[in-house]
Amino acid sequence: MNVRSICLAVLFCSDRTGYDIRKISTEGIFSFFIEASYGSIYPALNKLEEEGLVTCRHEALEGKPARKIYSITDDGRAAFASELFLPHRQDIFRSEFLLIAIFSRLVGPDVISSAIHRQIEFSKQELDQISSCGDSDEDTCDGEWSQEMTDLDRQAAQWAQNYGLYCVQASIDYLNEHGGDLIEIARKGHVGFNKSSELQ
Amino acid sequence: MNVRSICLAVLFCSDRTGYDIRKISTEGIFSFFIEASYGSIYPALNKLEEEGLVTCRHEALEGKPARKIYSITDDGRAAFASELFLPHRQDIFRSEFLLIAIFSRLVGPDVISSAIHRQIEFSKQELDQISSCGDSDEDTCDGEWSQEMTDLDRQAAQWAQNYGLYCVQASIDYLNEHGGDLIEIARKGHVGFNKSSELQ
DNA sequence: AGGAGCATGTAAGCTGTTACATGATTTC
DNA sequence: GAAATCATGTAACAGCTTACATGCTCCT
Repeated sequence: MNVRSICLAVLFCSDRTGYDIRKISTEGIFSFFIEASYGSIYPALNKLEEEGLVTCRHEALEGKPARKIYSITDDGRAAFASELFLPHRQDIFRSEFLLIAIFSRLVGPDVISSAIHRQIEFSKQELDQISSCGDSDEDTCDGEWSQEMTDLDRQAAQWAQNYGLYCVQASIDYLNEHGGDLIEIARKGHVGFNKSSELQ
Repeated sequence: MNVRSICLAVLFCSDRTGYDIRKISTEGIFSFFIEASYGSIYPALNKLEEEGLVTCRHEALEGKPARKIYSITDDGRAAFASELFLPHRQDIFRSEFLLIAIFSRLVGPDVISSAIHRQIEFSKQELDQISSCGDSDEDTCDGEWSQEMTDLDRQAAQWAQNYGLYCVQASIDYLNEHGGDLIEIARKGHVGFNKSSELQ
């Protein structure tokens, strides 16, 4: 998964500006694939245009800033599809929280406790984010995607959302049920390296 | 989380070679934080040595290849600890599988079906990997970590493992229970872009 | 004899981020 | 009038991967 693919994926669903793509890839369901910044999206779109996988039309509506709206071409669709047919790679999961958890004894019960709360907060935010993506037409694969099929596409997107929701909820459940145990471990073993003075 | 921190984290637990660190960060619990390759670990260790955060001793046992065993210094411990005290960042989750899921209609039921199986396979592998890390002394925070406390450290590591196990199991459950629905969506909506001929 | 695993390292290059630079419009 | 949001882009740099290069030991 790279910025290229995410651009094609978003454009597969409907025409977009670079700004849109960045927003969708950061806030929408597509944030499960990559989070791209402007610095990578704009150059990627230019390259994609050179290669004929997307086209671009300038739109200068009055009362709006000028924008460049990109559309995917047939070649682009084919290129994207052929990527999807390849066996997919394993999910990537990275957690700073778990690193702190492992070093519970070192950081002590207070730090662990606030880390757990922070982690639960993050998870709840994610829950909100996942449920809300798809609420507005802007965030989903609606738009120009062959009219009669949008309902099934929405169902697929919904399925993916539910998968995300289910996994995040599981993590919250574990944290709520067993967070206390970790704080207890930290309490029993805390032996110094007290950095409270350096906390800010 | 960068390679630097992961080196310090591993060395905090016990003395290691660059080779060890790479293995632990790829296969052990530490793979939840980053997966580093030799090309990043060796230069990182050199830099850390320059900065006095780790020291290195050469060991040339006969009947063994020469190895450079790194140890963390007090400065290194302090540097690592102060990182742990900082508010942690949100977990990162990236899934190619979910991208395919969203485009179910495009790839069709067969591809989705095998993607789901692949995903379940990956998750089971992860389950094995998580349960097995800590079996051998090599993979955990044992070693020189202040003897009388290793039990609590093990408990913290165990807690983190259980967290991982719980989340991965949730994902498998969802896949088993609802995978069929997605295949059904793909079946109903499949409309071409059939790349089976290109699948080889 | 060959393969797997142990062990270290470098160089080229890819990919992406951060920070900057700019400016219009909309909302409070 | 300030702040947020829309909108596009570049340049420097960070960070990591891949591929290469080397060589030893242990097991079968």
